[in-house]
Amino acid sequence: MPELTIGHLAERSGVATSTIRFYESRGLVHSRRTTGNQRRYEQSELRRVAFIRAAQRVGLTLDEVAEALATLPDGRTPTKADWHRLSRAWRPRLDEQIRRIELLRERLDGCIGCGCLSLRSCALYNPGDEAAEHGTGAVRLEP
Amino acid sequence: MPELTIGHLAERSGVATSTIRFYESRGLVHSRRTTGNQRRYEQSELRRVAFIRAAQRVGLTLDEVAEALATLPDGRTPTKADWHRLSRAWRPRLDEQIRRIELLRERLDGCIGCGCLSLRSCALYNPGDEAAEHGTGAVRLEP
DNA sequence: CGTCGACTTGAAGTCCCCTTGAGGTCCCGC
DNA sequence: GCGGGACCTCAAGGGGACTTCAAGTCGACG
Repeated sequence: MPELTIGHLAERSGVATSTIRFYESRGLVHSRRTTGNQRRYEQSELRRVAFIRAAQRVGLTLDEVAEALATLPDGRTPTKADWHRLSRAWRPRLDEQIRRIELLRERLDGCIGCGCLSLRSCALYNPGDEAAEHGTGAVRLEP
Repeated sequence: MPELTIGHLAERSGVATSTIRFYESRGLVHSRRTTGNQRRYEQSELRRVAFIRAAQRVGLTLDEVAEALATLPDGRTPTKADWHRLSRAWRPRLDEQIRRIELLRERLDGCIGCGCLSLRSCALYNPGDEAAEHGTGAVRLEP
């Protein structure tokens, strides 16, 4: 079974057919057409869809995904080395995401201790709201 | 300095004034009006804004935030215990988020090893695309 | 008292990512 | 050959979270 209908691609990639058409309209996946004008997908498109969804979870927009996919060779099916190259770049992003959430969690823990959310300018430690004086984003969660 | 203008609230919370008006239109923050119809915010609104931003980072929608804020007592300024109660619930969500990203990272590592993104049904381990047979979301990143 | 930046409103616009609907065609099993 | 489910296109809708705009008004400082 060398080719997939849009329904099969949808089912096996876990995204809606409407989404696949949408992706295709944005050039993120490709298909050939049957004589009856129906889409047929190569197996390798499955990987593109998987890549797109994974990339979104890493925080890329579809434009960024398109940019990344544009660096794939055209004319041949991407090899594992190709996919490897693309997804390797995500590692630091994921690390960073985890770091940020952990930081938030930590701060939350610290702040739960005092019961407030004002962090740097916590009212318990900073009753006069001193941070206001030096105008630096007193309450901001991210510096 | 008991009250803040929208500009000050914006500056100190790190969000745009337009955002604050938007939040207010959704009932997420409150203000009184001067005789000249300008908004004036109590200091405690700063915490509400901080809460909103933090909640968003935890993955809540504004509707969920509103729901959470609705459980605050009306008639009095929320105490630390009130904020504590609200934000305590985030801890597991954050843990879960971290877990999910770590899982993605792991899978990515594993998959980088083989150069593909098809995970459970990686073509190298599953050349006949066996997963297709038992129709369970062969390529899905999240089961 | 004047100036000028900060403030007001409501509607509309934007960005991202899709989903839905209408109206029609294809194709596969019976 | 036919019925019905899967497919087609294109336009519009939706939701979440804001931002921008126009046409003013307010208010603190000099």
